[in-house]
Amino acid sequence: MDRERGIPGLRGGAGVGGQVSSRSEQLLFLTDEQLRQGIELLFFAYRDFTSDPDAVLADRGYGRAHHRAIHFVKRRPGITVAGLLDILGVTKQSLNRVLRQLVEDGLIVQTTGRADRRQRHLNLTPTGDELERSLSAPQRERLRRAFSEAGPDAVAGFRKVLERMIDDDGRDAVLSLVGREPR
Amino acid sequence: MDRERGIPGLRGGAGVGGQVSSRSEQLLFLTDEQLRQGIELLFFAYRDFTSDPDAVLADRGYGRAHHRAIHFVKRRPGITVAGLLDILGVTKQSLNRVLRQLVEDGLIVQTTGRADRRQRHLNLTPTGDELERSLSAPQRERLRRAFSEAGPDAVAGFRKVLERMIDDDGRDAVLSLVGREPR
DNA sequence: TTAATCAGTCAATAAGGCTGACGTAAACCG
DNA sequence: CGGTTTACGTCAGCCTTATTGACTGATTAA
Repeated sequence: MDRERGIPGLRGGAGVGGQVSSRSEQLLFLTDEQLRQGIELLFFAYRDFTSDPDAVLADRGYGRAHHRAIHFVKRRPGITVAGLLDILGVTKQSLNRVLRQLVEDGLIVQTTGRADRRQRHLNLTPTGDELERSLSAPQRERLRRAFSEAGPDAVAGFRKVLERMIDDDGRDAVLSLVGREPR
Repeated sequence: MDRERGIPGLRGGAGVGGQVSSRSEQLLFLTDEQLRQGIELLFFAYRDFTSDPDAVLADRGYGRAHHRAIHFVKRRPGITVAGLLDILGVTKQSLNRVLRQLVEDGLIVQTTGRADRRQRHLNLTPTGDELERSLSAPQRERLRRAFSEAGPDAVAGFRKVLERMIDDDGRDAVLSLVGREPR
């Protein structure tokens, strides 16, 4: 399952060239054209970024929904179904179908909550952990290369912009989850 | 609502000691935890980013597929169907369904190629251009705010990392399309 | 005891991908 | 010229992931 590479027949656009950081050029920096470039860069980078695990998933008959569930169960071991629902922002019917498969396939275990027995706490089995690793490995490798080629300052900027792109009213929660200090 | 921290004190980008970007610090910078934070930041930022136009689209009974088609027709006026197919990386059946709707609804016009009469050149009508603007406006506004809050250097880093995340064998084509100078 | 919450399920619907098979017009080429 | 390839369009069928709405069962909270 992969997307075609390359865009044949497209000649270069009017390049804008180097990086700008002088005071007077700050305004110029935010032209519609600059913003549009950002939009497209995001589109293509994210597309390639998500194509990595898709191949792994396809082999096992899973989709991105499974990936997301596995990722956040790995990230927050013992998370409840409602908690996962909250993070993923999908309906419980959608999540449930995915979860059921993963439980049946022995990748996730559900344990009844001790304090609140209505809850089901989710955890990865060793097999689930293994799949998680094989899903995230290519993404981590892609990021590792991009980060190391771009350099630490670029990475700091990358994160800073991404953080500011998140909805105001969800940012702190996300940053806590991610493990960054909310401002 | 709060748990493990990331690696503390890593806010400024280059680690504890100022602007150094020595080899040893670069390695420290790229722990699995750091990479995982990057993965999640991307996930959440992109999710919010794409949620903007979704509301606009839903009103008109369109989906993201329509958005992508409109975006790239706007970007490359007169693009052929095959060219669009290449950029989007979908099958022609998928694209065609979307394109047919947009043509029927008067947002896109197809004109037979003059040099090659097999080709159909795609262009936005004024109505189509209007929709494109209302789709991209919230995204541009989100980016504009994020960029201006993060500052020019952060933006430069943001773009640098995104560029390096794109597949090697598609990067130059993408950067040409986007309007950046391929390195 | 009653109400609210958490989890799970059934059913129907939709968007948007996919493959495969065809058809037509036009261009390319030996 | 005639055969092959290209560009576009379309029919039919399938799959995954998402939606809404209605409902059950267990458990907790008021």
